[in-house]
Amino acid sequence: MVVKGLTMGNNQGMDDEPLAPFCAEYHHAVEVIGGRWTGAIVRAMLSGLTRFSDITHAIPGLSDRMLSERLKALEAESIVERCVAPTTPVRIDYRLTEKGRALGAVVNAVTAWAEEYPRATEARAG
Amino acid sequence: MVVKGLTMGNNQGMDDEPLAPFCAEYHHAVEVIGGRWTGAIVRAMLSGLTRFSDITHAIPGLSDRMLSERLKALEAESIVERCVAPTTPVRIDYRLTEKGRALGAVVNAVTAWAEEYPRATEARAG
DNA sequence: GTGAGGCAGTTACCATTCGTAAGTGACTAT
DNA sequence: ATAGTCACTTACGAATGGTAACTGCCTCAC
Repeated sequence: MVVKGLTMGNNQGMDDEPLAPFCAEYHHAVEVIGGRWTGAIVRAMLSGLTRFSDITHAIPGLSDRMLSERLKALEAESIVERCVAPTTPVRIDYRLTEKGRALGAVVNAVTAWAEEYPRATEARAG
Repeated sequence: MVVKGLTMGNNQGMDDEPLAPFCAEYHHAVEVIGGRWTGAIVRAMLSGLTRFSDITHAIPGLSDRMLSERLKALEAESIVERCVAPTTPVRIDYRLTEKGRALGAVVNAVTAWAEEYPRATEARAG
């Protein structure tokens, strides 16, 4: 049995080397951004939404409770930041950090995949 | 034999049009591949693992019960297929379909992101 | 100045899902 | 016969998620 590749240096653009079966950083990342509703929330924010209620209204089925919880998790991961504007009434903006905006590439990859393979079918366009 | 799938990194950021805040296909996709353990399982399979126990052993913390459940969900989405070899004893291989292999692009995007922004830190080179 | 309604959440409660552990049946090695 | 592997399934308590109601604070209509 041969195990190698658990240490990954830099394969950003080189996918010739085989993928390691497990990678802790990847695993953490996929569990964070793959959490329930999280993908949809990040997409909504990437599209420009910053207000709590704009996000809830944009995502069918998403409740206040869930959004509040996910936003806290995303803040803990430095993916979003909460900005309070001292206006009246107080206005809160949730903004993506650079780290959060960098998820645009992931969202685009998922979107491309979702469009090419729409739903449990093997029939492909073309 | 032509294998295409892992090498499809050409379309990841060329759309200038703004992202829609919500997209049902994207949402479905992100909920499927972002399910608990699913990202890790797909990565392990992309790396070449096909056996049930190889996958459980490759992913720390993953239990038989979870793998069994996730594999069924992935089968239902036509991302993996279950192949039974009539040997003795019976040998079962889980293989990625073309749809599943196409997730390589997503896995690569997440891996790249995870490596660039390792963990709740804003400090970065550059 | 009373009532309706929006914003940004929190709290309460119950259902679903997850994690841990143990069991199953067919086969293999000692 | 006993122990071990493989590919699962079952049981059960714990954690998470969904639904809905409630909180303050503010604005708008009457």
